[in-house]
Amino acid sequence: MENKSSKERILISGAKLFARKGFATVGIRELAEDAGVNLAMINYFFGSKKGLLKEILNYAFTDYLDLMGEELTCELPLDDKLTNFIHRAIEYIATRQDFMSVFLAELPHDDPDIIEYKARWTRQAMILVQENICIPLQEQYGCLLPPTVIGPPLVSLMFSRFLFEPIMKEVNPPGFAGGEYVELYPNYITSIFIGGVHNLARNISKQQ
Amino acid sequence: MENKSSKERILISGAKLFARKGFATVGIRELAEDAGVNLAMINYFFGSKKGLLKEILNYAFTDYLDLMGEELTCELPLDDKLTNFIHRAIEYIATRQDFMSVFLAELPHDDPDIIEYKARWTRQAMILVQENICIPLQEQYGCLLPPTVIGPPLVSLMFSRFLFEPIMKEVNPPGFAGGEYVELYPNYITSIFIGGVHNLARNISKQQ
DNA sequence: TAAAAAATTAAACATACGTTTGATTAATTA
DNA sequence: TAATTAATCAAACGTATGTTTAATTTTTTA
Repeated sequence: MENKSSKERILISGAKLFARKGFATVGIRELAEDAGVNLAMINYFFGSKKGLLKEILNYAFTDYLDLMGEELTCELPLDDKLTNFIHRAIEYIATRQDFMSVFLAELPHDDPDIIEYKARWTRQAMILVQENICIPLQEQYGCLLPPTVIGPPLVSLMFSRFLFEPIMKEVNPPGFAGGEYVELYPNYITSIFIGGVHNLARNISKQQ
Repeated sequence: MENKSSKERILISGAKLFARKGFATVGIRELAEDAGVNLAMINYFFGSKKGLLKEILNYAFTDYLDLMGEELTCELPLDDKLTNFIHRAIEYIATRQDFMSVFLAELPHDDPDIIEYKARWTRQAMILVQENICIPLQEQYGCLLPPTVIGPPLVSLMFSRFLFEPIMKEVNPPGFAGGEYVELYPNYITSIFIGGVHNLARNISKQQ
Protein backbone atom coordinates (compact mmCIF):
# COMPACT_ATOMS: atom_id res chain seq x y z
CA MET A 1 0.00 0.00 0.00
CA GLU A 2 2.84 2.36 0.83
CA ASN A 3 4.56 1.93 -2.53
CA LYS A 4 1.38 2.68 -4.50
CA SER A 5 0.69 6.14 -5.85
CA SER A 6 -1.73 8.46 -4.11
CA LYS A 7 -4.26 8.04 -6.90
CA GLU A 8 -4.14 4.25 -6.64
CA ARG A 9 -4.45 4.36 -2.87
CA ILE A 10 -7.55 6.54 -3.17
CA LEU A 11 -9.10 4.06 -5.63
CA ILE A 12 -8.36 1.11 -3.34
CA SER A 13 -9.65 2.81 -0.19
CA GLY A 14 -12.69 4.14 -2.01
CA ALA A 15 -13.69 0.73 -3.30
CA LYS A 16 -13.15 -0.82 0.12
CA LEU A 17 -15.05 1.79 2.10
CA PHE A 18 -17.88 2.36 -0.41
CA ALA A 19 -18.53 -1.37 -0.42
CA ARG A 20 -18.35 -1.69 3.32
CA LYS A 21 -20.36 1.35 4.33
CA GLY A 22 -22.12 2.68 1.27
CA PHE A 23 -21.20 5.53 -1.02
CA ALA A 24 -23.12 8.20 0.86
CA THR A 25 -22.03 7.07 4.31
CA VAL A 26 -18.32 7.36 3.61
CA GLY A 27 -16.98 10.89 3.97
CA ILE A 28 -14.01 12.08 2.00
CA ARG A 29 -12.13 12.83 5.22
CA GLU A 30 -12.47 9.23 6.35
CA LEU A 31 -11.53 8.12 2.84
CA ALA A 32 -8.49 10.37 2.70
CA GLU A 33 -7.25 9.14 6.06
CA ASP A 34 -7.66 5.50 5.02
CA ALA A 35 -5.72 6.16 1.83
CA GLY A 36 -3.11 8.21 3.64
CA VAL A 37 -3.56 11.30 1.49
CA ASN A 38 -4.75 14.85 1.97
CA LEU A 39 -8.49 15.17 1.49
CA ALA A 40 -8.05 17.67 -1.34
CA MET A 41 -6.37 14.99 -3.44
CA ILE A 42 -9.69 13.28 -4.10
CA ASN A 43 -11.09 16.26 -5.92
CA TYR A 44 -7.70 16.93 -7.44
CA PHE A 45 -7.50 13.53 -9.13
CA PHE A 46 -11.15 12.65 -9.67
CA GLY A 47 -12.94 15.99 -9.80
CA SER A 48 -15.49 14.94 -7.24
CA LYS A 49 -16.51 12.11 -4.97
CA LYS A 50 -18.89 10.88 -7.67
CA GLY A 51 -16.06 10.97 -10.19
CA LEU A 52 -14.18 8.59 -7.94
CA LEU A 53 -17.19 6.24 -7.85
CA LYS A 54 -17.33 6.24 -11.64
CA GLU A 55 -13.68 5.34 -11.96
CA ILE A 56 -14.11 2.53 -9.43
CA LEU A 57 -17.00 1.08 -11.43
CA ASN A 58 -14.94 1.48 -14.57
CA TYR A 59 -12.03 -0.57 -13.28
CA ALA A 60 -14.20 -3.36 -11.95
CA PHE A 61 -16.32 -3.83 -15.02
CA THR A 62 -13.63 -3.66 -17.62
CA ASP A 63 -11.88 -6.59 -15.95
CA TYR A 64 -15.13 -8.44 -15.42
CA LEU A 65 -16.17 -8.19 -19.05
CA ASP A 66 -12.74 -9.43 -20.15
CA LEU A 67 -13.17 -12.41 -17.87
CA MET A 68 -16.65 -13.11 -19.23
CA GLY A 69 -15.42 -12.99 -22.79
CA GLU A 70 -12.50 -15.31 -22.08
CA GLU A 71 -14.56 -17.99 -20.38
CA LEU A 72 -17.74 -17.88 -22.42
CA THR A 73 -16.35 -17.39 -25.91
CA CYS A 74 -14.77 -20.76 -26.47
CA GLU A 75 -15.60 -24.11 -28.01
CA LEU A 76 -16.37 -26.09 -24.86
CA PRO A 77 -19.81 -27.59 -24.18
CA LEU A 78 -22.23 -25.18 -22.49
CA ASP A 79 -22.06 -26.71 -19.03
CA ASP A 80 -18.26 -26.70 -19.02
CA LYS A 81 -18.18 -23.08 -20.11
CA LEU A 82 -20.64 -22.19 -17.36
CA THR A 83 -18.65 -24.10 -14.75
CA ASN A 84 -15.42 -22.36 -15.71
CA PHE A 85 -17.05 -18.94 -15.90
CA ILE A 86 -18.85 -19.23 -12.56
CA HIS A 87 -15.72 -20.37 -10.78
CA ARG A 88 -13.61 -17.58 -12.20
CA ALA A 89 -16.29 -14.96 -11.70
CA ILE A 90 -16.75 -15.87 -8.06
CA GLU A 91 -13.01 -15.84 -7.55
CA TYR A 92 -12.91 -12.39 -9.13
CA ILE A 93 -15.82 -11.16 -7.04
CA ALA A 94 -14.14 -12.47 -3.91
CA THR A 95 -10.85 -10.70 -4.55
CA ARG A 96 -12.55 -7.52 -5.71
CA GLN A 97 -15.63 -7.91 -3.58
CA ASP A 98 -15.40 -4.26 -2.80
CA PHE A 99 -15.75 -3.19 -6.39
CA MET A 100 -18.63 -5.54 -7.13
CA SER A 101 -20.58 -4.53 -4.05
CA VAL A 102 -20.44 -0.96 -5.15
CA PHE A 103 -21.80 -1.88 -8.53
CA LEU A 104 -24.57 -4.18 -7.39
CA ALA A 105 -25.68 -3.03 -4.00
CA GLU A 106 -24.96 0.64 -4.04
CA LEU A 107 -28.17 2.40 -4.80
CA PRO A 108 -28.04 5.56 -6.86
CA HIS A 109 -31.43 4.59 -8.29
CA ASP A 110 -32.27 8.15 -9.16
CA ASP A 111 -28.94 9.34 -10.45
CA PRO A 112 -29.27 9.13 -14.25
CA ASP A 113 -25.56 9.75 -14.60
CA ILE A 114 -24.52 6.62 -12.68
CA ILE A 115 -27.37 4.49 -14.02
CA GLU A 116 -26.36 5.15 -17.61
CA TYR A 117 -22.80 4.32 -16.66
CA LYS A 118 -23.86 0.95 -15.26
CA ALA A 119 -26.21 0.27 -18.16
CA ARG A 120 -23.42 0.65 -20.70
CA TRP A 121 -21.49 -2.22 -19.15
CA THR A 122 -24.56 -4.31 -18.57
CA ARG A 123 -25.51 -4.12 -22.24
CA GLN A 124 -22.19 -5.62 -23.23
CA ALA A 125 -22.58 -8.37 -20.65
CA MET A 126 -26.07 -9.14 -21.99
CA ILE A 127 -24.70 -9.60 -25.49
CA LEU A 128 -22.18 -12.15 -24.20
CA VAL A 129 -24.94 -13.98 -22.32
CA GLN A 130 -27.18 -13.97 -25.38
CA GLU A 131 -24.60 -15.39 -27.75
CA ASN A 132 -22.85 -17.84 -25.45
CA ILE A 133 -25.60 -19.08 -23.13
CA CYS A 134 -29.02 -18.33 -24.60
CA ILE A 135 -28.31 -19.48 -28.15
CA PRO A 136 -26.64 -22.78 -27.12
CA LEU A 137 -29.66 -23.42 -24.91
CA GLN A 138 -31.94 -22.70 -27.85
CA GLU A 139 -30.08 -25.26 -29.94
CA GLN A 140 -30.55 -27.83 -27.21
CA TYR A 141 -34.16 -27.15 -26.19
CA GLY A 142 -35.66 -25.27 -29.11
CA CYS A 143 -36.74 -22.20 -27.18
CA LEU A 144 -34.92 -18.89 -26.88
CA LEU A 145 -34.66 -17.51 -23.35
CA PRO A 146 -33.78 -13.82 -23.45
CA PRO A 147 -30.59 -12.80 -21.64
CA THR A 148 -32.61 -10.59 -19.32
CA VAL A 149 -34.13 -13.80 -17.94
CA ILE A 150 -30.79 -15.58 -17.54
CA GLY A 151 -28.40 -12.79 -16.61
CA PRO A 152 -29.81 -11.28 -13.44
CA PRO A 153 -30.45 -14.67 -11.74
CA LEU A 154 -26.93 -15.80 -12.62
CA VAL A 155 -25.26 -12.71 -11.20
CA SER A 156 -27.52 -12.71 -8.15
CA LEU A 157 -26.67 -16.35 -7.47
CA MET A 158 -22.93 -15.82 -7.77
CA PHE A 159 -23.13 -12.77 -5.58
CA SER A 160 -25.47 -14.25 -2.95
CA ARG A 161 -22.71 -15.20 -0.55
CA PHE A 162 -21.29 -11.70 -0.56
CA LEU A 163 -24.69 -10.06 -0.32
CA PHE A 164 -25.51 -12.07 2.79
CA GLU A 165 -22.08 -12.26 4.33
CA PRO A 166 -22.46 -9.39 6.80
CA ILE A 167 -25.72 -10.81 8.06
CA MET A 168 -24.66 -14.46 7.99
CA LYS A 169 -21.49 -13.83 9.94
CA GLU A 170 -23.77 -12.76 12.77
CA VAL A 171 -26.28 -15.56 12.23
CA ASN A 172 -24.03 -18.55 11.84
CA PRO A 173 -20.33 -17.69 12.22
CA PRO A 174 -18.76 -21.19 11.92
CA GLY A 175 -20.88 -22.52 9.05
CA PHE A 176 -20.91 -19.61 6.69
CA ALA A 177 -17.68 -17.67 6.62
CA GLY A 178 -15.69 -20.80 7.36
CA GLY A 179 -13.08 -22.25 5.01
CA GLU A 180 -14.96 -25.32 3.83
CA TYR A 181 -18.02 -23.34 2.81
CA VAL A 182 -16.01 -20.73 0.96
CA GLU A 183 -14.11 -23.47 -0.86
CA LEU A 184 -17.24 -25.34 -1.91
CA TYR A 185 -19.36 -22.27 -2.65
CA PRO A 186 -18.49 -22.05 -6.37
CA ASN A 187 -19.49 -25.69 -6.77
CA TYR A 188 -22.80 -25.08 -5.01
CA ILE A 189 -23.63 -22.13 -7.23
CA THR A 190 -22.55 -23.95 -10.38
CA SER A 191 -24.79 -26.92 -9.56
CA ILE A 192 -27.74 -24.69 -8.77
CA PHE A 193 -27.39 -22.56 -11.88
CA ILE A 194 -26.74 -25.36 -14.35
CA GLY A 195 -29.50 -27.53 -12.90
CA GLY A 196 -31.77 -24.51 -12.75
CA VAL A 197 -31.27 -23.15 -16.21
CA HIS A 198 -31.67 -26.55 -17.87
CA ASN A 199 -34.83 -27.16 -15.88
CA LEU A 200 -36.15 -23.76 -16.95
CA ALA A 201 -35.42 -24.37 -20.62
CA ARG A 202 -36.95 -27.83 -20.38
CA ASN A 203 -40.12 -26.55 -18.75
CA ILE A 204 -40.56 -23.75 -21.26
CA SER A 205 -39.99 -25.99 -24.28
CA LYS A 206 -42.57 -28.40 -22.86
CA GLN A 207 -45.16 -25.64 -22.67
CA GLN A 208 -44.75 -24.68 -26.29
CA MET B 1 -52.11 8.61 1.46
CA GLU B 2 -53.99 11.65 2.70
CA ASN B 3 -56.25 9.66 5.00
CA LYS B 4 -53.31 7.86 6.64
CA SER B 5 -51.87 9.08 9.91
CA SER B 6 -48.65 11.06 9.99
CA LYS B 7 -46.78 8.14 11.50
CA GLU B 8 -47.93 5.80 8.75
CA ARG B 9 -47.07 8.30 6.05
CA ILE B 10 -43.55 8.62 7.44
CA LEU B 11 -43.15 4.83 7.41
CA ILE B 12 -44.36 4.60 3.83
CA SER B 13 -42.22 7.44 2.56
CA GLY B 14 -39.22 6.20 4.51
CA ALA B 15 -39.44 2.72 3.01
CA LYS B 16 -39.90 4.14 -0.45
CA LEU B 17 -37.08 6.63 -0.32
CA PHE B 18 -34.58 4.48 1.61
CA ALA B 19 -35.08 1.75 -0.97
CA ARG B 20 -34.80 4.08 -3.90
CA LYS B 21 -31.87 6.19 -2.78
CA GLY B 22 -30.27 4.52 0.20
CA PHE B 23 -30.59 5.21 3.88
CA ALA B 24 -27.74 7.67 4.12
CA THR B 25 -28.64 9.55 0.95
CA VAL B 26 -32.17 10.43 2.06
CA GLY B 27 -32.33 13.43 4.35
CA ILE B 28 -35.10 13.85 6.86
CA ARG B 29 -36.18 17.08 5.18
CA GLU B 30 -36.76 15.30 1.88
CA LEU B 31 -38.46 12.50 3.77
CA ALA B 32 -40.72 14.85 5.69
CA GLU B 33 -41.75 16.65 2.53
CA ASP B 34 -42.57 13.38 0.77
CA ALA B 35 -44.66 12.27 3.73
CA GLY B 36 -46.30 15.68 4.05
CA VAL B 37 -45.28 16.21 7.66
CA ASN B 38 -43.07 18.55 9.61
CA LEU B 39 -39.52 17.32 9.83
CA ALA B 40 -39.65 17.26 13.62
CA MET B 41 -42.28 14.53 13.49
CA ILE B 42 -39.72 11.91 12.50
CA ASN B 43 -37.81 12.26 15.71
CA TYR B 44 -41.04 12.75 17.60
CA PHE B 45 -42.45 9.37 16.52
CA PHE B 46 -39.32 7.29 15.99
CA GLY B 47 -36.69 8.91 18.21
CA SER B 48 -34.21 9.13 15.37
CA LYS B 49 -33.72 8.41 11.69
CA LYS B 50 -32.19 5.06 12.62
CA GLY B 51 -35.21 4.30 14.78
CA LEU B 52 -37.36 4.77 11.69
CA LEU B 53 -35.17 2.34 9.73
CA LYS B 54 -35.56 -0.25 12.47
CA GLU B 55 -39.34 0.03 12.46
CA ILE B 56 -39.39 -0.29 8.66
CA LEU B 57 -37.34 -3.50 8.84
CA ASN B 58 -39.60 -4.71 11.64
CA TYR B 59 -42.77 -4.34 9.59
CA ALA B 60 -41.36 -6.01 6.53
CA PHE B 61 -39.87 -9.02 8.20
CA THR B 62 -42.70 -9.86 10.52
CA ASP B 63 -45.01 -10.22 7.54
CA TYR B 64 -42.40 -12.07 5.53
CA LEU B 65 -41.79 -14.67 8.23
CA ASP B 66 -45.52 -15.23 8.59
CA LEU B 67 -45.72 -15.84 4.86
CA MET B 68 -42.80 -18.25 4.98
CA GLY B 69 -44.34 -20.21 7.81
CA GLU B 70 -47.71 -20.45 6.06
CA GLU B 71 -46.35 -21.72 2.77
CA LEU B 72 -43.53 -23.96 3.96
CA THR B 73 -45.13 -25.57 6.99
CA CYS B 74 -47.71 -27.77 5.31
CA GLU B 75 -48.09 -31.31 4.09
CA LEU B 76 -47.56 -30.76 0.36
CA PRO B 77 -44.66 -32.31 -1.55
CA LEU B 78 -41.45 -30.27 -1.42
CA ASP B 79 -41.65 -28.91 -4.98
CA ASP B 80 -45.25 -27.77 -4.52
CA LYS B 81 -44.40 -26.03 -1.28
CA LEU B 82 -41.47 -24.31 -2.98
CA THR B 83 -43.61 -23.26 -5.93
CA ASN B 84 -46.26 -21.77 -3.67
CA PHE B 85 -43.73 -20.07 -1.43
CA ILE B 86 -41.70 -18.55 -4.26
CA HIS B 87 -44.82 -17.19 -5.96
CA ARG B 88 -46.15 -15.63 -2.79
CA ALA B 89 -42.78 -14.33 -1.70
CA ILE B 90 -42.17 -12.61 -5.03
CA GLU B 91 -45.65 -11.14 -4.93
CA TYR B 92 -44.91 -9.84 -1.46
CA ILE B 93 -41.53 -8.47 -2.47
CA ALA B 94 -43.14 -6.73 -5.44
CA THR B 95 -45.80 -4.99 -3.39
CA ARG B 96 -43.38 -4.12 -0.59
CA GLN B 97 -40.33 -3.87 -2.79
CA ASP B 98 -39.33 -0.79 -0.90
CA PHE B 99 -39.17 -2.56 2.43
CA MET B 100 -37.25 -5.54 1.07
CA SER B 101 -34.70 -3.40 -0.72
CA VAL B 102 -33.91 -1.66 2.50
CA PHE B 103 -33.31 -4.99 4.19
CA LEU B 104 -31.22 -6.60 1.48
CA ALA B 105 -29.35 -3.91 -0.31
CA GLU B 106 -28.98 -1.21 2.28
CA LEU B 107 -25.48 -1.44 3.62
CA PRO B 108 -24.96 -0.65 7.30
CA HIS B 109 -22.19 -3.24 7.27
CA ASP B 110 -20.48 -1.70 10.23
CA ASP B 111 -23.43 -0.76 12.37
CA PRO B 112 -23.67 -3.58 14.92
CA ASP B 113 -27.03 -2.31 16.05
CA ILE B 114 -28.70 -2.82 12.66
CA ILE B 115 -26.81 -6.00 11.83
CA GLU B 116 -28.00 -7.70 15.01
CA TYR B 117 -31.50 -6.54 14.17
CA LYS B 118 -31.32 -8.19 10.76
CA ALA B 119 -29.65 -11.30 12.12
CA ARG B 120 -32.48 -11.95 14.55
CA TRP B 121 -34.98 -12.26 11.70
CA THR B 122 -32.60 -14.19 9.51
CA ARG B 123 -32.08 -16.83 12.21
CA GLN B 124 -35.81 -17.52 12.29
CA ALA B 125 -35.93 -17.76 8.51
CA MET B 126 -33.01 -20.21 8.55
CA ILE B 127 -34.88 -22.48 10.97
CA LEU B 128 -37.84 -22.58 8.59
CA VAL B 129 -35.54 -23.39 5.66
CA GLN B 130 -33.78 -26.10 7.63
CA GLU B 131 -36.93 -27.89 8.72
CA ASN B 132 -39.03 -27.48 5.59
CA ILE B 133 -36.52 -27.58 2.75
CA CYS B 134 -33.24 -29.08 3.92
CA ILE B 135 -34.69 -32.04 5.82
CA PRO B 136 -37.11 -33.08 3.04
CA LEU B 137 -34.16 -32.91 0.65
CA GLN B 138 -32.15 -35.09 3.00
CA GLU B 139 -34.92 -37.68 3.05
CA GLN B 140 -34.90 -37.69 -0.74
CA TYR B 141 -31.16 -37.63 -1.46
CA GLY B 142 -29.54 -38.79 1.77
CA CYS B 143 -27.37 -35.73 2.29
CA LEU B 144 -28.08 -32.74 4.51
CA LEU B 145 -27.50 -29.37 2.89
CA PRO B 146 -27.24 -26.65 5.55
CA PRO B 147 -29.76 -23.79 5.29
CA THR B 148 -26.90 -21.34 4.87
CA VAL B 149 -26.25 -23.01 1.50
CA ILE B 150 -29.91 -22.96 0.42
CA GLY B 151 -31.24 -19.74 1.91
CA PRO B 152 -29.07 -16.99 0.43
CA PRO B 153 -29.28 -18.33 -3.16
CA LEU B 154 -33.05 -18.65 -2.85
CA VAL B 155 -33.54 -15.12 -1.62
CA SER B 156 -31.05 -13.72 -4.10
CA LEU B 157 -32.84 -15.48 -6.95
CA MET B 158 -36.27 -14.22 -5.94
CA PHE B 159 -34.92 -10.74 -5.49
CA SER B 160 -32.84 -10.66 -8.67
CA ARG B 161 -35.44 -8.85 -10.74
CA PHE B 162 -35.76 -6.08 -8.19
CA LEU B 163 -32.02 -5.82 -7.65
CA PHE B 164 -31.45 -5.32 -11.37
CA GLU B 165 -34.59 -3.39 -12.22
CA PRO B 166 -33.09 0.10 -12.11
CA ILE B 167 -30.26 -0.96 -14.39
CA MET B 168 -32.36 -3.15 -16.68
CA LYS B 169 -34.96 -0.49 -17.28
CA GLU B 170 -32.15 1.46 -18.89
CA VAL B 171 -30.66 -1.51 -20.71
CA ASN B 172 -33.73 -3.13 -22.18
CA PRO B 173 -36.91 -1.19 -21.41
CA PRO B 174 -39.47 -3.28 -23.34
CA GLY B 175 -38.22 -6.76 -22.42
CA PHE B 176 -37.59 -6.41 -18.74
CA ALA B 177 -40.06 -4.18 -16.98
CA GLY B 178 -42.80 -5.21 -19.40
CA GLY B 179 -45.98 -7.01 -18.39
CA GLU B 180 -45.24 -10.46 -19.82
CA TYR B 181 -41.88 -10.71 -18.13
CA VAL B 182 -43.24 -9.60 -14.78
CA GLU B 183 -46.05 -12.11 -15.07
CA LEU B 184 -43.77 -15.01 -15.95
CA TYR B 185 -40.95 -14.07 -13.60
CA PRO B 186 -42.16 -16.17 -10.63
CA ASN B 187 -42.32 -19.21 -12.92
CA TYR B 188 -38.80 -18.58 -14.18
CA ILE B 189 -37.41 -18.33 -10.66
CA THR B 190 -39.34 -21.37 -9.48
CA SER B 191 -37.98 -23.48 -12.33
CA ILE B 192 -34.44 -22.30 -11.75
CA PHE B 193 -34.51 -22.86 -8.01
CA ILE B 194 -36.25 -26.23 -8.03
CA GLY B 195 -34.11 -27.54 -10.87
CA GLY B 196 -31.04 -26.07 -9.21
CA VAL B 197 -31.52 -27.33 -5.71
CA HIS B 198 -32.35 -30.85 -6.84
CA ASN B 199 -29.30 -30.88 -9.07
CA LEU B 200 -27.17 -29.68 -6.16
CA ALA B 201 -28.49 -32.36 -3.80
CA ARG B 202 -28.04 -34.99 -6.51
CA ASN B 203 -24.44 -33.97 -7.20
CA ILE B 204 -23.50 -33.91 -3.54
CA SER B 205 -25.06 -37.28 -2.78
CA LYS B 206 -23.17 -38.73 -5.75
CA GLN B 207 -19.86 -37.50 -4.35
CA GLN B 208 -20.38 -39.17 -0.99
C1' DT C 1 20.81 24.53 -13.09
C1' DA C 2 16.59 27.14 -14.12
C1' DA C 3 11.80 27.00 -15.45
C1' DA C 4 7.53 24.57 -15.65
C1' DA C 5 4.43 21.28 -14.20
C1' DA C 6 2.54 18.25 -10.89
C1' DA C 7 1.54 17.00 -6.33
C1' DT C 8 0.55 18.10 -1.64
C1' DT C 9 -0.97 20.83 2.12
C1' DA C 10 -3.75 23.60 5.70
C1' DA C 11 -7.44 26.49 5.94
C1' DA C 12 -11.76 28.24 4.85
C1' DC C 13 -16.05 27.86 1.95
C1' DA C 14 -21.06 27.33 1.80
C1' DT C 15 -24.35 23.99 2.42
C1' DA C 16 -26.84 20.12 4.33
C1' DC C 17 -27.34 17.08 7.94
C1' DG C 18 -29.93 14.97 12.25
C1' DT C 19 -31.58 16.70 16.32
C1' DT C 20 -33.59 19.73 19.85
C1' DT C 21 -36.24 23.44 21.64
C1' DG C 22 -40.22 26.00 23.03
C1' DA C 23 -44.47 27.74 21.57
C1' DT C 24 -48.92 26.64 19.51
C1' DT C 25 -52.78 23.99 17.99
C1' DA C 26 -55.74 19.80 18.05
C1' DA C 27 -57.62 15.92 20.28
C1' DT C 28 -58.77 13.34 24.29
C1' DT C 29 -60.24 12.71 28.84
C1' DA C 30 -62.61 13.63 33.25
C1' DT D 1 -66.48 22.89 29.98
C1' DA D 2 -61.86 22.55 31.94
C1' DA D 3 -57.68 20.01 32.27
C1' DT D 4 -54.61 17.07 30.15
C1' DT D 5 -52.38 14.84 26.67
C1' DA D 6 -50.92 14.37 21.90
C1' DA D 7 -49.63 16.37 17.67
C1' DT D 8 -47.72 20.00 14.85
C1' DC D 9 -44.90 23.79 13.83
C1' DA D 10 -41.04 27.30 12.80
C1' DA D 11 -36.69 28.25 14.20
C1' DA D 12 -32.23 27.40 15.74
C1' DC D 13 -28.60 24.03 17.38
C1' DG D 14 -23.97 22.14 16.54
C1' DT D 15 -21.72 19.22 13.48
C1' DA D 16 -20.30 17.10 9.23
C1' DT D 17 -20.41 17.25 4.47
C1' DG D 18 -18.12 17.97 -0.44
C1' DT D 19 -15.60 21.44 -2.53
C1' DT D 20 -12.46 25.30 -3.37
C1' DT D 21 -8.62 28.27 -2.60
C1' DA D 22 -4.02 29.82 -2.41
C1' DA D 23 0.41 28.80 -0.77
C1' DT D 24 4.08 25.35 -0.64
C1' DT D 25 6.71 21.39 -1.74
C1' DT D 26 8.16 17.90 -4.97
C1' DT D 27 9.02 16.23 -9.45
C1' DT D 28 9.72 16.66 -14.28
C1' DT D 29 11.33 18.95 -18.27
C1' DA D 30 14.36 21.85 -21.14
